[in-house]
Amino acid sequence: MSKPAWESRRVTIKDIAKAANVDPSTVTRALKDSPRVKPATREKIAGLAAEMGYVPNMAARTLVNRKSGLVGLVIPDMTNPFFRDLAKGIEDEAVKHDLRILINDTRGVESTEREAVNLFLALKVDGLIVPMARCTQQYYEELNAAVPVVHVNRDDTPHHVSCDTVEGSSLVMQHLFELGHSRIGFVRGPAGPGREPKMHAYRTALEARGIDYDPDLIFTFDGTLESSNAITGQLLELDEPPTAVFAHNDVNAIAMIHALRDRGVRVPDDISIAGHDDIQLAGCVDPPLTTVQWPMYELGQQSVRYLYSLGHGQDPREPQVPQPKLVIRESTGNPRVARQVPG
Amino acid sequence: MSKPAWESRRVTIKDIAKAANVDPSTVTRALKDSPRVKPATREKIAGLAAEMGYVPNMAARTLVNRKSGLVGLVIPDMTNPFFRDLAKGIEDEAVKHDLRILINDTRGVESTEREAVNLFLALKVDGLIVPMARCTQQYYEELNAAVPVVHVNRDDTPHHVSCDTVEGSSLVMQHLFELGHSRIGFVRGPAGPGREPKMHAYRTALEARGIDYDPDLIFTFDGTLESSNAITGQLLELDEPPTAVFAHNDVNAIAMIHALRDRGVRVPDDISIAGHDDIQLAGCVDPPLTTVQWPMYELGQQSVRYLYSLGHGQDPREPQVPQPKLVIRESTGNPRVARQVPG
DNA sequence: TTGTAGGCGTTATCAA
DNA sequence: TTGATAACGCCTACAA
Repeated sequence: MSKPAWESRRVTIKDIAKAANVDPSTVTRALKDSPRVKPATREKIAGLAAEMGYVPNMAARTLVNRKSGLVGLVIPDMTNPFFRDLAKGIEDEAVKHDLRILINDTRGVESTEREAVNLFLALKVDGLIVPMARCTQQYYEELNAAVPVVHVNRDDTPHHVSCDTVEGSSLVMQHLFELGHSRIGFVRGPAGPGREPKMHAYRTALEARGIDYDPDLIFTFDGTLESSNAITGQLLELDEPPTAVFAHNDVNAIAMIHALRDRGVRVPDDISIAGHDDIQLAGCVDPPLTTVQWPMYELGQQSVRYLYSLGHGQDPREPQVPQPKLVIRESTGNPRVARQVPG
Repeated sequence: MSKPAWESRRVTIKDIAKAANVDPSTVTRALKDSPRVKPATREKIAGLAAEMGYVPNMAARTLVNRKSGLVGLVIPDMTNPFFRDLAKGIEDEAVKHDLRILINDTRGVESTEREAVNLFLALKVDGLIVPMARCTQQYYEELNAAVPVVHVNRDDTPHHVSCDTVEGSSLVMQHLFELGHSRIGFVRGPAGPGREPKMHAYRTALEARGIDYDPDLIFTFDGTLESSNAITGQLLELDEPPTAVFAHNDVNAIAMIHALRDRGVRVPDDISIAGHDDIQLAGCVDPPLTTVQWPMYELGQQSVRYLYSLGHGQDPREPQVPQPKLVIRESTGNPRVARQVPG
């Protein structure tokens, strides 16, 4: 077997220079549309470059420019539908600033997140966008000295864009209260280092109604189906199960509804379930999910703008994003028995 | 506002060399655990590097090595749950070969796919993994001269790993036949340049049973909710609607089931729906989905191995992956009225 | 309008 | 065991 074709040297500006009978520096100028080059020369070189299949070597460029025009996107779970709009917002805004996006999926593991950050650092990215990070606030504060970092959906770090993190959850709680629920379960996400705004909203809402916080009603979701199943089991074994549950996200909510049905418990007749995120499938399941719609696309756009400002020494304006919205569908309803007192 | 901290020069190998009173080349050797360096020196340098927060400059490395240790993953839609296991398989295998994965989401747009490829080319990746590409066979054949490219789930390109692409779909068709269906709808994906193995299996299965191919029963799904809705509408307006539908994938199937229910049509009582991929939620919806389970994780692993072989001039062994499996749940059943003849 | 020269950070090769 | 040197591909002064 002969040497594979791809071991052959790729064409560089020198090759083009030779072919065009000019100096490499002229090729550089021509390729970046510098005015300091004769139109005829520019066209000749452009033609040659296309013809010869020239692809610039980013490594060389990055080396001399000390930056790559790249932005690293560090996400914990790329298949969370939640991130689709985020990524779209980011990319749409990135093209406007001549920035390219590179994604690294950390699968929610802290050490992997660090590795991803280091890879991007080594790649000399112009900035990092980090939604829902695993690493500590301190880590990111220090990192911020090396490269601009903007967080999404986390508000304890130096630079972040987030919408009213508490508002969405408060809406859910209020909705459940209005339906007549008072014993409300809450499913947290994997214990992260952030401030857990949902949890905060949950407790605040409880307090405002004068309802005692009951740790038995708090569950933890790790992103897997099994986890949703387990939570459902625990929940039903309680002496006094909740009449409504505020799930961590829609995937969790959908899985719980299924697990409940498996055990003969109906939603929302026997128990109400509210989700979070409003993923594409949220309206398609049975019953359609009551959930919180989050402005991910706008958050994505804003994060790039924010990053751009940071990178250019401008004082970034406080980002403006829409408020989250409650989407009431059919997975929530009045409690079966109001204020049932045990005993 | 003073200059942001991140404009300050990062620490290089030279800085370490100076601090350790050695030559830069010694630092290089020490950092890569070369045996040709005194243990004491090695430790001293390692300590210094950690202390000073040294991050290697990949641009420089790539420049001299002419390769980056990076593999580009070009995916059409990162939020298709389908890709979760693929990516996991790829990453798990990549670490074994000291390869890092970078992802670029093309959102199913051909021009974006080309840009992604070019970015990776400029980045001097060691190889490309491209599941379900939009670009033509010819494009990839030419590209293959520049860099090793392995395709997943596409079998018309020079290098690919895929399992029995026809088998999974044949199983679905057989299952539907056995239930008594003969008028079976089929939902294609966005018309790609590939061979459409599902479509092929569909037609072959029909022929084998002596059933005429009816173009009215073929629909096209573009990935959106609206598309699933529209298909459902078209389907029901047919003079003689199908008694079963083989959906493009699970997302499509779930959305169609919902759209059918909205119109008062029950699944599987009135119509059977089979999906493809067996995503996490497939078993959680109502009714749980009959679908095809695809060995994505293994395909991911194999694609990296294949790439590695290619990059090292080895003749890649024909990759072995498990056969797809039919998962029979509750969205399929006997047709309501068997062999109803119109008129 | 174009060419010359030097350097970006790292590594491989050769010499010491 | 370590140091010196040249080179990777490109870009930016500066000179012509």
